[in-house]
Amino acid sequence: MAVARRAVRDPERTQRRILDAARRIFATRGIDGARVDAIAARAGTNKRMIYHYFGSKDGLFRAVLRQRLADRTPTSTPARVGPERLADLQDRLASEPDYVRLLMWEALERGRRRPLEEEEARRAVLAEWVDVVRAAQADGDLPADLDPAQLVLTELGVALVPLAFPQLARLLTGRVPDDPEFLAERRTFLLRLAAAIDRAVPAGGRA
Amino acid sequence: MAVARRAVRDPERTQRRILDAARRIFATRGIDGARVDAIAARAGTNKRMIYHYFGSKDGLFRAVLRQRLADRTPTSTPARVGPERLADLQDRLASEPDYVRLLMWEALERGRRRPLEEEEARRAVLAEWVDVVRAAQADGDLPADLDPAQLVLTELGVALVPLAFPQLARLLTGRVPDDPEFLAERRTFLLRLAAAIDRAVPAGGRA
DNA sequence: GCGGGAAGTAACTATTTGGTTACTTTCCGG
DNA sequence: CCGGAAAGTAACCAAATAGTTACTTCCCGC
Repeated sequence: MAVARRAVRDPERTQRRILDAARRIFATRGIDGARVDAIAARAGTNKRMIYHYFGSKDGLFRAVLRQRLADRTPTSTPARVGPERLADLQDRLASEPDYVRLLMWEALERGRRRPLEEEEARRAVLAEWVDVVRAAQADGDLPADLDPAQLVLTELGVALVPLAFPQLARLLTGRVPDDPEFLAERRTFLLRLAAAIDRAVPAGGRA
Repeated sequence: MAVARRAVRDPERTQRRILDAARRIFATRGIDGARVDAIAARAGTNKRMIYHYFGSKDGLFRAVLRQRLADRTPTSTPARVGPERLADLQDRLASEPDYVRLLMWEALERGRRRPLEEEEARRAVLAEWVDVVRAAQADGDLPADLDPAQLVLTELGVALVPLAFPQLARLLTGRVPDDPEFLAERRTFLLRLAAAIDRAVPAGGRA
């Protein structure tokens, strides 16, 4: 009986539920398409609480971006090199569909808005990734004539395209990126592509 | 004096102006963010005319997609192979910023909507591109172990990323893709990347 | 055990916004 | 040259929606 009847008056839980609901709805509908009432309903709370905790629809959107794009994002453990790096990156991205869509909404709806949410933290994560690539180039595991930052951007793009542009994936392959078979096929492709890039290292690699 | 006072009552011009205004506004704001009145104002006409010619906001959006994504798109003359193909594709995409954004809005706002606007025409364009790649593979100009459709999707993605995700480009390189210097730098990178991929062809090429 | 503030609710509003109605003006084929 | 249809306009409307006001309920430090 003393099992702490966790129900009424739990501000943290309420905030969490609002953020979860907002993430899903913003990811599917975007900031303009999302309805504050719908978010409140999905969170099982009242619209007023959203304004209580986040001030405005935009404030809520920023909070979602902060929570989703900064911490524990698919790109926050990217420090991978080796032939499976592209395939693994795709799988990580595919496992968090909200992430890609939020990234797109951020690009479209807050385009020139500067600074970004959690700009410094995100920059740091990417910079670390660039460092790993640079080190791999020094070791002869990646072509050294390719600018490392551009290479990171490119490999992100390679893993991202089908998820960001499912129409194109479907027009080209007849399958949609949700389809496990699509992902499996592309995984094979990405393994070979990574191998091809690595193979392009001019001189002999390490040892 | 007989120079045909082209002003009042010119339905074609009106439709064209509406479409132009709509393309720009939809590209920047998306379907939910766009205001029908704003489009009418920018077109120098009345909101009623939009409904007269296009039936609804959604109908107008579809018309824009049809006009923009089907004909004379940057991807409609892609049948290029060779070391400059990636750099040229990027330049073509960069010269039509509306195109990339409309592609993103299409992905986000009409996601599972099937069929796409002008689906068959677009599929045909891409299929032709895939054929060109397949032929290049047969000639030994491109690695033959890479699925051609996946390769086309990938190269599109490579050229698209910085334009679609300018935040990431900025976080990684400190520059924004509008910046001519960014494009120049990435052009160099893309030339080398294409060369690296080509170089990965296992056996000796043609001749 | 009480009082003040935070958590929560519900009903309201001011505005915005797709979409329409009702009307006038121009064009052009017969 | 005229009559009907298309082009164009302006004022209007109902629904939706972000944000508030005004209120009640609960928690917890003192």
